[in-house]
Amino acid sequence: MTEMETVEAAGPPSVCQEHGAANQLVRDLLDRIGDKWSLMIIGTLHRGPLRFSALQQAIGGISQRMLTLNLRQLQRDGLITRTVYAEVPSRVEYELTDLGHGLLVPALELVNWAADNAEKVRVHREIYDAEQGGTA
Amino acid sequence: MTEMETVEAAGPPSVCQEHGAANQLVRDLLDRIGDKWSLMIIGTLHRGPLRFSALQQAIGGISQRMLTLNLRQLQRDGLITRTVYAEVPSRVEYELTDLGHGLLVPALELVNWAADNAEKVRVHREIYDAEQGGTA
DNA sequence: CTGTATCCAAACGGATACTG
DNA sequence: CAGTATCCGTTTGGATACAG
Repeated sequence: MTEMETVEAAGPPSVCQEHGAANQLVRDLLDRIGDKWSLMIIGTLHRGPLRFSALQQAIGGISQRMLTLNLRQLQRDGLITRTVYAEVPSRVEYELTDLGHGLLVPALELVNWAADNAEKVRVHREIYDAEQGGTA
Repeated sequence: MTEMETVEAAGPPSVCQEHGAANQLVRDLLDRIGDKWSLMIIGTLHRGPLRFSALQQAIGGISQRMLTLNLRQLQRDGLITRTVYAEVPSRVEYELTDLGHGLLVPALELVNWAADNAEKVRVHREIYDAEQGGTA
């Protein structure tokens, strides 16, 4: 809307070239993938709904604060739902939405790539580090 | 090689569950995808080699410092190569390796997903934000 | 041109204590 | 149990100045 930004149209925008407003949202989603917990939360929720404490245990190492913050963010983006059961001990369950499941598809491919190529990367790092210290 | 890590084999690790040492590297790669510039650098390099300044212009908004740091990291991981030409005005070209191109495949799918669903996410956010302020 | 080094502000994230 | 609020250390990243 606003004003089109006078794009240069300098060719095919492979990943993200013109840094417009729409692109910001994409960047935003990507950030969520890369942050410390979001993807792991989504992955853990893949098998089915879980309550707060179960989620925290399943993930392991995440603080209440971070779990809450991430959950809210994910919920806001429509990736998960939050259901409160009016019981004596408070009980809340989180579940992946269709959108959330959809995200998991390409995300998983990336994870698989990372897993498949982890060894190669490690080797490259060793070579690089060796060159920095021993060679000139 | 090393020692196999005595994997628990506790079922299907959807995304990343057992937080072992191998997993750390995967997390590492994912972090790089999620950080502010790496993916954009790789994407920009997709069409072919570019020199430092060209890269900086093409990306737009990245500082010298960040470009250098990210480039080094990418190089260390074997995702890009750095070639120095012994000319009067220093000239360095960066190019994607096969590994780098390989990463771009799943990464692009994620970007596409993000682009395709950006609108949905935006709507969800609006709904969520409205509920927080107006409803109870 | 291509970096490197320093300074500094903001964001991220953990620990803890407290509330409904 | 689920969540919020606060404090605080670590990391990230921009601006700038300087060097090869």
